[in-house]
Amino acid sequence: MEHSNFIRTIIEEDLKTGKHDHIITRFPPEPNGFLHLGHARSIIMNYTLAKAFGGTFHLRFDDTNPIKEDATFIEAIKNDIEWLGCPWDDLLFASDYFDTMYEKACLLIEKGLAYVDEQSADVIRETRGTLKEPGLKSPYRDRPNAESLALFQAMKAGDFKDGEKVLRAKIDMASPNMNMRDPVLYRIQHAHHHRTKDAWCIYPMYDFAHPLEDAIEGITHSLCTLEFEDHRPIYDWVVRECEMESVPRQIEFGKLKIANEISGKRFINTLVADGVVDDYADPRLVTLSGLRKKGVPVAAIHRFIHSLGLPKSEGETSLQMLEEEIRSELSSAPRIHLVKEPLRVTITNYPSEGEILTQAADQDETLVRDIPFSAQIYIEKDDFVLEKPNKKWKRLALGIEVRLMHAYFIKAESVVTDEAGNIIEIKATYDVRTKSGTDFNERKPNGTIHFVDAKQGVPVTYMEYNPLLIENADRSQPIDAILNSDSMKSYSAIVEPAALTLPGSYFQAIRSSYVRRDEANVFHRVVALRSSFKRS
RNA sequence: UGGGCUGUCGCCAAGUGGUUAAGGCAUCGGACUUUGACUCCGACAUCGAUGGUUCGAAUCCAUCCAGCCCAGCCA
Repeated sequence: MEHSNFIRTIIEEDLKTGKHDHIITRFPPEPNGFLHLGHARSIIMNYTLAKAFGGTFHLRFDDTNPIKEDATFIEAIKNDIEWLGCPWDDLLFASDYFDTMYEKACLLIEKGLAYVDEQSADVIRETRGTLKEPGLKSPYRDRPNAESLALFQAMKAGDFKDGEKVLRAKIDMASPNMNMRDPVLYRIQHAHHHRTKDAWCIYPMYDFAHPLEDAIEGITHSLCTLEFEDHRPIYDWVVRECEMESVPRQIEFGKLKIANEISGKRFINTLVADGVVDDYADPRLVTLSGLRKKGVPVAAIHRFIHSLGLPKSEGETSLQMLEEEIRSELSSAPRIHLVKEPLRVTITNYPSEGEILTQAADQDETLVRDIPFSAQIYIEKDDFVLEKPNKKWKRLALGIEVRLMHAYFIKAESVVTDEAGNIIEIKATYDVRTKSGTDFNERKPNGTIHFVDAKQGVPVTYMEYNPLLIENADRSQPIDAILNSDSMKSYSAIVEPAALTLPGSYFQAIRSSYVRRDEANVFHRVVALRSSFKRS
């Protein structure tokens, strides 16, 4: 359900008052990393807000720092956004505006609002002042505009080395807002840019570039996260002083953080380096590529994001909310029998031929599947215990009768063990009168379990994913101490034949989980079924 | 007395002067059940604190407390 949100309200107001008649939003990733669930809020909100009002949505790469960025991220990011179902109307690059930005910088110099500073980075930092004390003015602050302009041109021409000079805005070294203390606008970086190649050796800083990018594109509402609130004054200053025709409005919202999940770049890099996860697309990560690999349906992500709205507060959202949306999204998936850790059951009084049981899907009567059945079947190891532990136990035990879903009642009579004493087979008997669909009601079985025919069942791999971190992990601890050793488990399993022929790739493995079948017929657990079963 | 922002149930989150303070997740009971699923019933907050304004406040004012962000030539 779509929450009303304050940004939507602002947009509606701007449309009503005629401030705008066409909304343009944008998602401005820096091509230096992978997208995760947190980004999904920004992407989806920017996209849906624009589309809700017939507006335009831009994907703009904020590629203003060549030494940190790489073209390889661009395709990955585009891929993730496409997968998310938020197609952009225009694909743009900040680097395409470098000429305009340079001209605007010159304009600021000519207006006496920017100057070339020759102090080192260290000195600039030291003279910026502290949170409580004002900064010191640079000795170069009041040099003639013409001199700054000539120097800036020389910077562009490549006459200086990295760090020798910067262009600074001339605002207020005593401002309580650190961002207004003559922020650096341009720095020298003799670096190869993935798009502009070697055309430039000076690159604009975020505070200068971003507002210009927005204004150039005619962005009406520029959404960003809360930590940029302090930057709004400089954002507005740049748009105003650069005399931009279009005046975008920056609006900040709270980041989406997922409790107990890892999305930090550094942390993930460490995990990759340590071999804990394969890469950014590991199904245990909340990166978009990881979620995609696990099989999380996009619609579930959209519902999750919309259910949270667009708050100004920053909390930690439980992943359980996403999981609930996944279950609800997948609730009508075809059901299949998947037996994890199979345990053989021989039905001693069942005829040797076997039979085919035909079963219509619960959700769709037209979807009929054949379920083979014979005297040799498999059930899950966890569905059998020697002695029924309590009266709530609704599975198989010696002397106990259960229903095999879609088949017959069976009663466990004895077990076969190996030399080590492990149970390797159950001997059971069945009652022909209890066949599924006969409305047999002389006695109640001790619950219902699922099975797969031994001969016609197909061995497959079943992958189970769990949180990467232990519960309430203390991030200050060494990684080894907070890692969940069971975060990824591979099980041998056996599925009914229909599980490989049914259309689609999402299924509900009865009594277990929603699964995604991949091209290699590996079954991935997308999310476990809910369970009110209490072990105690 | 540096600046900016936030504070409604364990976790999200509606609510903007008159409601029994929505809803979801989680939890706890119970019904139903050829999935311990689904579904359905039921339980579960006086709104960071304290004062004030008002017939009436989570919503207005004041003070206080707590948390987050800012001193990159990162974004």
